[in-house]
Amino acid sequence: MAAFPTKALKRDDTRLIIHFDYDCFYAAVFEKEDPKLRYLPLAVQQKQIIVTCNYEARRQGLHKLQRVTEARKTCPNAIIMLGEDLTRFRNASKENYDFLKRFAWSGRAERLGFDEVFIDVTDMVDYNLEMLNSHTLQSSFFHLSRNDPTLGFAFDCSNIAGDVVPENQTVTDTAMGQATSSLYIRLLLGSHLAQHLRYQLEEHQGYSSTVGISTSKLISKLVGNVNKPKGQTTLLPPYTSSDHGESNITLFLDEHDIGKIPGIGFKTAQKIRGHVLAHPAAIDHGLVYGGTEENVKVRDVRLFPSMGVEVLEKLLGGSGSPKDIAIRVWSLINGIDTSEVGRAREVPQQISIEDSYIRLDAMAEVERELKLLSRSLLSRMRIDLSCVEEHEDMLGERRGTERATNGNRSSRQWLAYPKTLRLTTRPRPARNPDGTRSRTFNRISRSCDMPPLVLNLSSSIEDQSEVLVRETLIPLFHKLHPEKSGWDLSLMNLCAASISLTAASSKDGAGRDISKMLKLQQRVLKDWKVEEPNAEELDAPPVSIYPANFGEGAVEAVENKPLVATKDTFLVADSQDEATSETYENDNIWESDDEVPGLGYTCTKCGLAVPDFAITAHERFHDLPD
DNA sequence: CTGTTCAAG
DNA sequence: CTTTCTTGAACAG
Repeated sequence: MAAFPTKALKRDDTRLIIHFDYDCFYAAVFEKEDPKLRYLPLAVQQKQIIVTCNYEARRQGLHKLQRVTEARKTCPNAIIMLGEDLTRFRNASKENYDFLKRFAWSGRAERLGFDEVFIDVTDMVDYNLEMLNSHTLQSSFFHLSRNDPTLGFAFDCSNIAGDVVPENQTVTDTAMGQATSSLYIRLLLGSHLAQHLRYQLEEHQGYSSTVGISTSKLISKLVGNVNKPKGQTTLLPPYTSSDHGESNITLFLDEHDIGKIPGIGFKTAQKIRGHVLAHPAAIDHGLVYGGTEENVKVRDVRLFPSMGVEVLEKLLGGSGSPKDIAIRVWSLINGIDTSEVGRAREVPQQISIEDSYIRLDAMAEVERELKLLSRSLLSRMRIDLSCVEEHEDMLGERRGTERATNGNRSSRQWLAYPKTLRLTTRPRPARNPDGTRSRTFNRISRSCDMPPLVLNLSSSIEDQSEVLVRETLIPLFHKLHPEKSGWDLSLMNLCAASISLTAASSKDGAGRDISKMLKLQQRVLKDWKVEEPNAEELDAPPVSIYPANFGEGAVEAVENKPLVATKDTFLVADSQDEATSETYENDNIWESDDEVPGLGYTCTKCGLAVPDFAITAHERFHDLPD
């Protein structure tokens, strides 16, 4: 047959992926808004539960997904903020994501939920690997740009930044990994980049994070969890087993509960547990603590007799399950995750809002709630799917969708629009007279075409939602619940789906992104004025390889044209050769040649003094095409 | 295409 | 497998 596990289980460790997890994100958003909250026990509430809390609150006994009543009892002085409106979290998440994405050459930055980001930094690490000067590892320079060799930071390349797993691996073991492949040094470079990004995120955005560094999304994410707040962890090589011992991937993964592996959800984990335990199931503690934990670890599954793709196919395959579920799960168990870090998505594929209810059984209530939900949905559609269109050059332009009010020089325009409107409810299981409890907590939905009226940007959301509820949502609701009464809903969800791009989006969306990038880059570059380049200091601000006014000249040029900073940019500055040298002497950037090793080199092409760590980059700069 | 299920935080 | 509020992928029909 076709299933050959060996083929799917080939490791590929040529990538380098960093996983970010903002520390207790919802709480951090409130803390940033009001820094007084920083050192107080702070929790965020949605309905009846604490969805997250800061570390001070955790110290005092609070935890995630705790009942509010219980939390109040445990910690009466805790400050509890209402977090049902996700707007502030969504905005903060987007800002952080944009900030991090800006660093990624590959553009591969993927958001997972509001508080996690994967970045594929393979190209950045590979480039910096080439740039390394093996004679001056302690005073290395990490390049954050291919075009602008002044952009980057100093670091000590003789040690990994942050924590590692396994903690007590001997130097010889690590050195052997280094000797056999470039994996160790690439992880090392990744760890320093991760540390830099982590510090930048905290300094510029005000969010601390926890990161993991490895060669796949799977391992990066899992290894990050090892040192929780404000930490970073790198999984050390070897990543393959040998005569000397087991792969660190296997050693690390084997200790995890099978259900903790990202990609193996509750249902899949239960099926696997049932197989390994040989008895049907074991309902994990539905209540609080103290339940009998039936722990099935990855190792138990991996080493279970005859376990493999075929057994998993029998167990997990069949109707309704993904086609390649067995191979995927078996790969994950063996530490292999080939999934790529996704590229940024222009606009979301769907926008949905929902609310849950203690009791919702009357049509009048439903109508009122639908009105509220549709208002939020329409508002979010405008925020996320439309943008302000400046049109100084409107003369002679044809624009069918244009709704500019007279006298306005700018108006809103749709970048994308939803084709479908979906209403979802979750009926509370009907209580049967004979006491049998129906246990279906499932959602049901009906959908229809999105009425075009919602695209009219000049009519008010109020008016639109009123019409939408009356003409569309009420009929949709009756389609879901034909009975006039007898139902009781615990939830309603409204979703704008099948969102597709308009013609305006590709042109304008790109323009918006670029102008945003310019602003961010300018902001950051200002902070990166040439300062004391102390290479010993690990977290020193990025340092120019050029003397002061040369560097500033370069920065100015880059500010004007950051995305096309090539040789020309520097040739302008280069023409001030003499002034450059003078300033260099006078400003006394580097105290003496002794203190900074590597000032001895003067470029034969431009006569510039270049420190060791920058020689390769400087030569490459001369090699740049015109 | 519509509606459901699973997984993620 | 539930609390909350979302988003995305994939499947059946």
